Amino acid sequence: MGTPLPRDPIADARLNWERHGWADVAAPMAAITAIMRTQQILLARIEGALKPFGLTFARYELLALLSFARSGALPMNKASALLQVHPTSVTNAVDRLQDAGLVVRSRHPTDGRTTLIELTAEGRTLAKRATAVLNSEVFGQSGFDGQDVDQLIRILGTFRRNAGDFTG
Amino acid sequence: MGTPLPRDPIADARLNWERHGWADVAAPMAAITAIMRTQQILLARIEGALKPFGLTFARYELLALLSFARSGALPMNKASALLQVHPTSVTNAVDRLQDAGLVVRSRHPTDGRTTLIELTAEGRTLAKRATAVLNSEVFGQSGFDGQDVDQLIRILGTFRRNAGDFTG
DNA sequence: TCCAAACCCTTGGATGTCCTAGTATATTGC
DNA sequence: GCAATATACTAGGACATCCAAGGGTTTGGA
Repeated sequence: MGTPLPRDPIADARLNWERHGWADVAAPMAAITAIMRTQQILLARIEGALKPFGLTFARYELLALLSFARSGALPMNKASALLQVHPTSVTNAVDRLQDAGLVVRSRHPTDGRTTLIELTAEGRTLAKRATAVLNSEVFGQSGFDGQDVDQLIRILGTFRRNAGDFTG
Repeated sequence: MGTPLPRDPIADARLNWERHGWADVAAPMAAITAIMRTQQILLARIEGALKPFGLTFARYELLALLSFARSGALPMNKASALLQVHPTSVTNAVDRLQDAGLVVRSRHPTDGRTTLIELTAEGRTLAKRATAVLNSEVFGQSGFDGQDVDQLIRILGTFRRNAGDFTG
């Protein structure tokens, strides 16, 4: 977004919280704000890596999910549940992926309410190439050291479980 | 978005990565995906807490920032830099806050290019009340224990510094 | 002095997310 | 068997974010 700031704005916010008598929640406020900002940075990196493929992160996630399904097809409601996004967001992503020729909609054989999303050959190829780039340009250069990665997975895994994402 | 899943979808994605020969980046992939999902959960909680005030998180952040400025006013480009969002996002937020009577635009005394955003009395009051609710309903019940909060602040602080957010 | 480069904000366009219906299809219960 | 309820997807609307481009203001070098 521009030049680095001379001071950490989140650390400053934390000081402001402490000065205003909210010291008891200043630390979690800072942690949560840092998560919001980190997500923003990571999303920008991911979108940048995917741009050459004409993909956004939302569309890539759907492609990747389909590429791991044995049949290369999933019901939309299943995709919505696994990606943990609103059904309308899946509809939106499928519309665009279908326009790009990367997936096709098909009817469910036994349930007339359900629509299946199926990867095309082109979609499968693109998913593979996009994943390779993400792995090398983003995940392979995350900037987190090994121990911190483990800490994040543990801390955020507990959080997500407590938030009701999954029971396992 | 509905019922909890029987398995952690991010742990499954990690297994898929390992099975496909990308074991070297499977852990950071999982950590980054977990950050994306955690941000989504936290944002939903925050938006829920702010809804009764007619505020979104973006608008709240701007109100809070102004409330900590001594004069209660800031140039738009300064707000953009401190909140680390695009200038157009600030324009958008100010438009809506101004319509709601919570801030006003005014001309900079010496630089004709610059627009100042100033908190109204109503805006200052609302910021205070909204902060109280966020503190008690979100930050005070984050679900992170004290040590994990410290870990997050440390890990994400390092990340943000390396990403060029600040130099301090 | 004066014009080009830099800076500031806004408008318009593309995306994505959620919410609130609304339509169609399944399932359940009486 | 049929009506009531549940489920699946989509359409339309509100917001937020970014990028690209445009018009006004300042600054700085020739």
